[in-house]
Amino acid sequence: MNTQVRVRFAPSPTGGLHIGGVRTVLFNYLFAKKHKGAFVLRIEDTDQSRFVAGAEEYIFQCLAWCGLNPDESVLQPGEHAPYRQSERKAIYWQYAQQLIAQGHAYYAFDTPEELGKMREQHKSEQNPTPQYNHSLRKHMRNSLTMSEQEVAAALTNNTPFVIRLKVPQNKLLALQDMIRGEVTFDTNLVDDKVLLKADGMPTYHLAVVVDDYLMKISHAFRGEEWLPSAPIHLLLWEYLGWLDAMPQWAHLPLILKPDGHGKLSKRDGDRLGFPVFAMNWEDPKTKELNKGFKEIGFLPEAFINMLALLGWNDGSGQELFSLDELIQQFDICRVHKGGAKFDYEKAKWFNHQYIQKLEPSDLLAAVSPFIPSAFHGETKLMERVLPLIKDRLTLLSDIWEQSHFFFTNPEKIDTEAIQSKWDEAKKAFYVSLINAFEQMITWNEAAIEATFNEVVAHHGIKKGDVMLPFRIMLVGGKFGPGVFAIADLITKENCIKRIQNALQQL
RNA sequence: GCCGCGUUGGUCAAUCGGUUUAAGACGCCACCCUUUCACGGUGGAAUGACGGGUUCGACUCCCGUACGCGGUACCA
Repeated sequence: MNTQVRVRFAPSPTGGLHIGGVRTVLFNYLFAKKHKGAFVLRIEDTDQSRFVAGAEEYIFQCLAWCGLNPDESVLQPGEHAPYRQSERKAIYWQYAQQLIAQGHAYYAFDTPEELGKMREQHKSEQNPTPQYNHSLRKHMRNSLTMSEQEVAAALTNNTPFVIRLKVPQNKLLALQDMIRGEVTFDTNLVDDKVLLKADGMPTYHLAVVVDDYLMKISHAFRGEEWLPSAPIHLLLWEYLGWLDAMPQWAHLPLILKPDGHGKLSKRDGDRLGFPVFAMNWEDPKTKELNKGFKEIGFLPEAFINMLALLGWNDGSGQELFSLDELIQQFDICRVHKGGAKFDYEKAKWFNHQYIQKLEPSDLLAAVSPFIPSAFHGETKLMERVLPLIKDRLTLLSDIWEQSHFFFTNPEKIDTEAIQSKWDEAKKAFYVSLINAFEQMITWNEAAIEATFNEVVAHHGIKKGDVMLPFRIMLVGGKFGPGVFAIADLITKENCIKRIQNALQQL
């Protein structure tokens, strides 16, 4: 029995890190931390044909951004190194041999073409995808149907082969799932899965069992899509003689697309306009760029909080949790069975909440990557601007849209909105306003409004009629915080300049 | 096709057989606040797939049906 809690996340480095993956990491991480255990990151790179340059480094970067760093990994090897499966090739071979010796696995020499032919031949309406199973294996080229000599000869001739699991007949297998309870499978319905591929690499099935055992994994969490292959793993744990050490399983529900059904894919993100990867991912081959939550303006804490609540809650109604609170409250048994549709609106709400909670200095730091570099020197001004526009930020990247007019004169002003009610009286008002502003010694919000009021009174004009044009002159349109606060921050000179500018255009 | 897993409002969801006329949040709508737009506040519409059981009592347990999803690769 494993006494120490050890969990693992085992991504295959083939592309961007999907939010479903991040949530699996998160649940692993929370469980490990809650039980003072270890969180292991194992790289599942057994399919060389799918190798993607940079994908492994990218995964580490994503985890670091999320604040979910592993305790053991290729970067921080523990006593169970190596942590890359491609480097553990010899280990799998050894266990595959053991299985063969025990009669629980066999060599199969069928070529891909022969396999295709078999499937074609046995295909029917009742059985559209024939499986290499207990009955069909009798008709294939494998060490069960060949003589010992034939097998030996094939092996010495370097005939390509795979090693398959010999799945027993008429057995009922039961899996105790921490989320779903007991799940049972009939072995007659499971096929003789390939354990070791022709290139000598293990498939997921062999690798996951061997590594979970060797790395002393106590609890194994993975996506629901793995549930159908659980009987293979159960069989392997039994045949390898490790049943006592088998981890406790939990199959996590899927994250579904917001519209329709089915699991969320990066296509949905493109289609509906939101990211599905934690960080930007550019495919080195296709050069296709997929947006990440980080780059689109999410705070990692908000991102994590949002994911934690997708399929889990503590029953109290609380929605905002710090990482420490999540560790404290997390309970894998309270994870839902059913999949959850991803809701980008709710995700943004979380981000808005977290932005509001940020300390001014942290907000400034968080927002700076989204400010044009030409304005990076203006931190003093930005410090004064931030409190004014903070509550209008949903994404960190909203910053410039909400604040550019504090730093630079509006390029275009919405003259149309003014034009319809424009007349000589108003024009005269603004000319006086400029004069009055020029006389001002102390320039601050209250003083500006007082002066504004005086000129309004003098002209016998309605304040409401000149407020909106004033705003548009200063910021370019019908948006932004209080006009007098804006006038204050942009300085007297700029304020006057902008009014003059607008007057010329009207 | 077969196997597995699911199914409370548009979405996330509470309820673990009875203090529920089924919480709360997002979104939506209305109003208030705001001489802009947001934020905020108040209120509102909106939910147990269907059919059978079991039980004094079912959203909650069981069975069936429907629907959805996942799997069915020398991919993970």
